[in-house]
Order: sequence, then structure tokens, then C-alpha cells
Amino acid sequence: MRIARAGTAVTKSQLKVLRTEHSHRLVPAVASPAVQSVLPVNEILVGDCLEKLASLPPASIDLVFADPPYNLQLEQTLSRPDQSLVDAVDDDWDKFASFADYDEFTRAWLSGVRRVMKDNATIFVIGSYHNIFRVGTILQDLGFWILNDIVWRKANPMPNFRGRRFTNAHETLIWAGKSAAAKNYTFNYEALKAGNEDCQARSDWFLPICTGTERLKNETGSKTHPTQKPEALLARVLLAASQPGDLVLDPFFGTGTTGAVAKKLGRSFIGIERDETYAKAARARIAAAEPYPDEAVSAAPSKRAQPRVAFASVVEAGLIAPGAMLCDEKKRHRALVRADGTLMLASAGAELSIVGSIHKVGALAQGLPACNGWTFWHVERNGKLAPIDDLRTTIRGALKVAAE
Amino acid sequence: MRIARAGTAVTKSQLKVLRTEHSHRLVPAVASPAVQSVLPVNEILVGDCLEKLASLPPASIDLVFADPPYNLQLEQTLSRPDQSLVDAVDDDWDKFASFADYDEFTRAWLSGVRRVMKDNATIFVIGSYHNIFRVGTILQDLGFWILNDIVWRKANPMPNFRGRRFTNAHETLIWAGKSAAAKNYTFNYEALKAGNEDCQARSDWFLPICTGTERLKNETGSKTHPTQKPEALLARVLLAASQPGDLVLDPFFGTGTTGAVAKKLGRSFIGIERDETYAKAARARIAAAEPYPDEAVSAAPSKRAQPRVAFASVVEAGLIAPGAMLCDEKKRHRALVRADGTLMLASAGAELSIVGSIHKVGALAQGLPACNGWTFWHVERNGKLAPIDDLRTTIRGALKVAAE
DNA sequence: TTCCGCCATGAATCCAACC
DNA sequence: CGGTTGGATTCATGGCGGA
Repeated sequence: MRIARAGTAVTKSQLKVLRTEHSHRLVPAVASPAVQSVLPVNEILVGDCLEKLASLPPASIDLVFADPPYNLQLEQTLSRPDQSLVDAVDDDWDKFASFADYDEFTRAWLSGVRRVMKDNATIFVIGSYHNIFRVGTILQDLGFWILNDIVWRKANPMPNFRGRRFTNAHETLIWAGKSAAAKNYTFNYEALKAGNEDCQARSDWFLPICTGTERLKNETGSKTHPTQKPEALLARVLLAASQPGDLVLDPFFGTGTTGAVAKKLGRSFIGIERDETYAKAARARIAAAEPYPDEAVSAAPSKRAQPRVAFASVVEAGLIAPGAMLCDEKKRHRALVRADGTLMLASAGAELSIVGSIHKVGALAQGLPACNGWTFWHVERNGKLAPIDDLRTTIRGALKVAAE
Repeated sequence: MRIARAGTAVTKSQLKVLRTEHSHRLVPAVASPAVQSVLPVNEILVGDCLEKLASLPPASIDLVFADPPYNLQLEQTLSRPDQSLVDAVDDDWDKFASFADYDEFTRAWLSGVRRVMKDNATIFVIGSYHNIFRVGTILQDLGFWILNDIVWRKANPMPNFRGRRFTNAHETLIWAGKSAAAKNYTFNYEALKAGNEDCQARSDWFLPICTGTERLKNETGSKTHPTQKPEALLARVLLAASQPGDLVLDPFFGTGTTGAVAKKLGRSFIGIERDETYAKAARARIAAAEPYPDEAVSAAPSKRAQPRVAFASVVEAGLIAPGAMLCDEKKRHRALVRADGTLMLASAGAELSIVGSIHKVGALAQGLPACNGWTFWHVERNGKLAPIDDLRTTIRGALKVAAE
């Protein structure tokens, strides 16, 4: 049995699961020993995704992680404010002639993946607004059952350089079961809760993007793959929805983040990748990966820093009303609170149009280069002046419950 | 003209936009004065969403906020009641049929909404993983252009009682323009940034759900509407993507959160709601809402809206004399001011014939593809270097006085 | 050795007015 | 309508080199 062979440190409860699967599903699926023997565990299949999927036996996979092309549809170049050029994803593999073409491609690979999933297997697909809605629709149309959509909030996203949209600071993962009937999928609820300060794991995850030494580079020092995912993201996926010894399929393997994390966490993997350059880098990477000690294979609580609070959220929360007046401690300067969280300086007789952040307006009022608006501006409550920093403290108390 | 009436402090460039829209779109659309006169500003249209949308003139709306139904099993507007999801989860045909019904409904109302949107209008649609993927796909298929997907992270989501999934702690908003060609949509970038600690606004928003006194209750104490959205969410939408006086459409008005917030923020609204009970609650709520003071909601001055000033007029005004020398902040480059408002680069020993605009010469001096000459070039005054942007500010001040 | 400043960079559907 | 020009625009992090 390849699956049993590939597993490491299988616990009693895990054994029970394996046994159950064996008796109910694996046996019919692997009636032909010839087929079973070719299940390429911990290997990278280099070639076309659909062909390689078709070569795998049905109902053999425990978990799927898929990072398909996003179909970004970029048409121009983009420069940073310092005139440096953004290194965009312009690879051929991300180009599709139309939404219809992208849909056809998506339907094909998702159908192929669904065939090789065990009935209680689940799938994660990651994407952005360019493609994720199409992926989600097709998942539903094919009979998958969505369990959650999950938001990967990026700690350090690329800014919006032209100031014409919100900073695109997240990507979306869809987590789905093979069908609505499959209720006995793996979800390590207790472990996730224990690793999250005894608080249920939420559908929003806060993680940095992949940079630094984790980011693979080629000989010339440029990135090996344009869209390498952070290992922390894959770790959270595998820890949440698989057990040690499980077999994880990644049909868009790239440089093998899924494989490296699977090895570290005591899972097996099968990767499909059509680009030999990526596959080669993945092989070297996975060979160098060291499995963690068994007892370390559990979710680790993440550090949390003091959350940054915007003055706009103080206004939104109703702690101070638009139109209210602020002043400094000595009542020498006054400013009006606006609905969007900016201030308008109320200078005697002068132009009333100075509008800006609490910090900027505080600095302008005093003629200083900078100012901490939180401590400079005060609000009158019960005849006493209190710094608006007190309002921030209130907000932080509420945030602490849920924010990371 | 309702639109001009509603506008406040219309600038020259805005007037031009209005004129363009008037001549190209509004006039043909409102050929019949009777139709124009019935634009039901600040009213709630009680009835079928599609019918009411069809009664509105085309290209008349500045911003749309839509919170469509997504519970297939309870949705009565769908042409076929759906029992298939519960009873026959394995039946792909039934499943497809019910999704198809939802898709048909979605395509219908989104088409109706698109017709009444001005070309530079945008739309926000909110949903969860049950429906948002289908909404996003249909938005794209209808020609809308997605600008962002936005995640509303809930401060206090309902816990997951079964412990079989991640706590569903967010909802998704899709922000889209009417088409990819429409680039001049409203996005109050600078105000959002100023209200967010001078840091550009991200695609993930953290807000509490609607509870407490904000939550409408009926006589028996139960909630009036099952999915009432928090006003803070609507406030952020309106503050980000509309201007005071703009007309906001909400085709699923419910208990009127959009209308109440629009009134408070100096926007107009049109609501469509088929349930008279909800509409009645909304009317009372909006009547009780108090607008914030004008100066708390007026459009924040943005650099983009400032009138253009030619460097030639700075020279003409005598603020800097022909023959004067400019340099960059680090005194690495020097250029001579010419009487016609062009600069001549003074490179050491090399050809002196490089002449061009402040931007071109700045770019050439640094070997960059582009440069903002206003902030790059400096002039020495009283032993200190000041950017020539200061001179532009002086000119603009004079222009402002002359205009009044 | 440590600290500080400078520089590079990340899945990006990223401008608008004028001639 | 297309080409050209004006000029507005960035956050967090890691690496590196000099002090």
C-alpha cells in the first residue's frame, strides 16, 4: 500500500481513519493492482495537467491544493512613483483569449481533479477577483460543496501606485468538499482552536507574502517563479484539512511549496507541473526540506502586534460624531471632525478649506513638520478635555476580541 | 436638471463632465420631460425590482449599492421554487437548475441596474460564498469591470456551532465599474488615506455587525429585517465612491440603511423594495436621520481636482525671473529658466541645447522615463531650497481670489 | 559588531487632459 | 479618436553596505 508506506508517525486515531477509508472506498477504487502500483506518491509529474490527472486512479487523493492561473488580463506597464517598473505576471501560461476559454480550462481541470478525490476529500483553490468568481461558480456547477471561502490578508501587499483603487491586499481561497453529501471530511477543529488562543479559527487569515530567503531565486538572482506562495499558507491548509500520512495533490505544482510543506508536516504529495524548470527547482527544494519532529506538527499561534487604528474607524464606530469640534489641550487650535475621518482646521478668519488627517492638520495648525494627532487633539466630555487617544483605546479593546 | 441641482461647489472640470454627459447621454434618454420629472429622488419604490428598474431613465445613477438575496430556498422571486438542494443533493440536474434560476435572476437585475447607471458610475454588490461567485461571474459576463473585491471582516461574527468549518467571519463586496473603458469613476483616494493614518485604504475592512440600538426591532422585539447591514459599512462605501449630491440607487432597499446613510452624508438615494413592511420601517428611519453639517461631508480637496497651472504663467507672473537657475534637492542637477516657461539643462561641459518642459528636462537629467518637475526642481530663497510647486500654490491662490 | 540608511520588490486587470 | 504630454502616485520587508 503506497499510502500506508508514505505515511509517517501514524497515530491510533489516524489509523482508524485509514482503515475506514480502506474498507469503504480504497478497495473498490484500486481493484487493479497495476493501477495502484503506479500511484506516484511524492513525485512530480511533468506534463499537461489534464493528461496527468487522467493517469491517476480515481478516489485516491485526500486533499487538493490548487493555485491555477489567475487570468490577470494586464495590458499596460505599471511604474512605481519612483519610476521603477513593476515586474508583472506576463507569462504565457496566464493568458487566455476570453472568459469562455478560461471557464473551459477551469471546468476541465476541476472535473479531472474531482474524479481522483476520495469521497471525503476536500479541495482548496486560491485566486483573486480576476478568476475566483469563475472558479467558485464552476465548482458549484460541478457538484462540489463549498465549505468556506477564506481570505488571505496579506501583511505586506504591493501598494496601489496610482491611487485609483483600494490596495489589493488579499487573495481568496475556496474550500470545498466533493459533494454536499460528504460530511466526514477532515477538519482539525480542536487543534486549530487550541493554536488560536482557544478561539475558533476564522475565515480570515493574516499572513505575509513570500519574500526573503524563502523565495526561490535563479542563478541571476531573479525569482524562479512569479507567484510563489508562502509556506505558512500551505501549512495552515494542511494542518486544518489533512492528517499525517494523507496524500495531497497539487495540480499546479510550480516550485513545490505544497510538496515542501507536505514533507515537513508528515504528509505525502503528488505534484503536476508542465514546466520542467519549475519542477526541477521543486525537486531540489523538497529534497532539502526536513520533516518536523512529530510532536511539532501542530498549528502554532501567530504573534500579534498592537493593531493600528484609523481615526475613520473611531468615527464609524460612533465614538465621535461628524461635525464635532476638537481642540488642543490649551484650546489654541480647533478642528472639525468630518465623516470620512479627516479633520478640517477652524482657523480664525482664514480659509476654512484645510482638510487632512488628524496628524497633518495638527502639524499645520502648529506650523510644525509633524504631529501626533492622537495626543494633540482633544474632545470635551463632561466639561473635561480628553485626548482622542482615549477613543482609540476603546476601539482597541473591541478589536482585541477578533483582530490578529 | 436634477443632477446639477443636487451638486454642490461644482468645479470647472466637473461642469465639463456634466455637460458631456448631458449632451451625449442624458438628453436622448430623457427626451420626454415627463420621464425625467419622475426621477424619484429620495423615494422608496415599492414593488418588483425589475419593473421598478425599468421605470427609471437610463444613465441617471451615480452609485449603486446592492445587497441581493442569496438564500435560494427562501427566495420567492425566483421563477421556480427550489426543493432540490435539500432532498436531492446528488442530482446534478436539479442542482444545476436551481443555480440556473439564481443566475437568471441575477442577470436580470444586474442588466436593469446597468442600464440606469451613468457611464462613470460604479456598483457595490455584497454577498457570501453562497452567491457571490455567481454574482461576480455574471458581472464580468455583462461587461462590468471589477475594480476591487473587498472583504468585510466582522468584528463579532456568529460562531460556528458545529465546529466543522472555519467561523464564517467575513462577507465579500465586489466593486465594479460599468465597463473597462470607464476610468473616470469617483474614488476619494486622498480622503480615505487621510482618514486612515495617512496610509492608503486596503481591500479588507474591519467593522462590527449591526447590533444594539442601530438594529431595527418591531413591536414584538424581534429584528425587523434578518440581514440589516451596519451603517458604518454603507458610510465607507458612500464616502469612498460618491460625492455629496450624488444619486445612490439601492435595488434591494430592505430597511433603508443605504437611504439613512445617504441622507446623513448629503447624498440622494432611490430605493426599491418589494416588501411594504420593510419600506415602511425604512421611511420612518430615514425621516429620523439627521444630516451631518455640510462641512463635515463636503468633498475633500484633492490635488487631482486642482486647476492646471502652466510653468509659463509662473514666469509670466514674475514669481521667477527668466535666467534664474533651478536645481534638484540634492543639487545634482541644474537648469536655467527661460522666458517661455521651458528649462534648459545645465549639464557639466556637455551639450547645453537640451530644452523642454520642467517635466521633460527633469526626466532627462535623471535618465528616467518621467518626472514631476513641480516637485523635482527647486529654487533658492533666503538660503533655503524650495520646490517650484510652492510658486504654483501662490498662483493658485491668486486664481482662487480672482474667481470669487 | 551593531545600527542606520538606502535600495529593491511583491499575482496589478492602477491617469487624464489636450491637441 | 489616437497620439502626446502633463504630472500624480507607494507600504512593508529584507538585504546590503557603510559608519
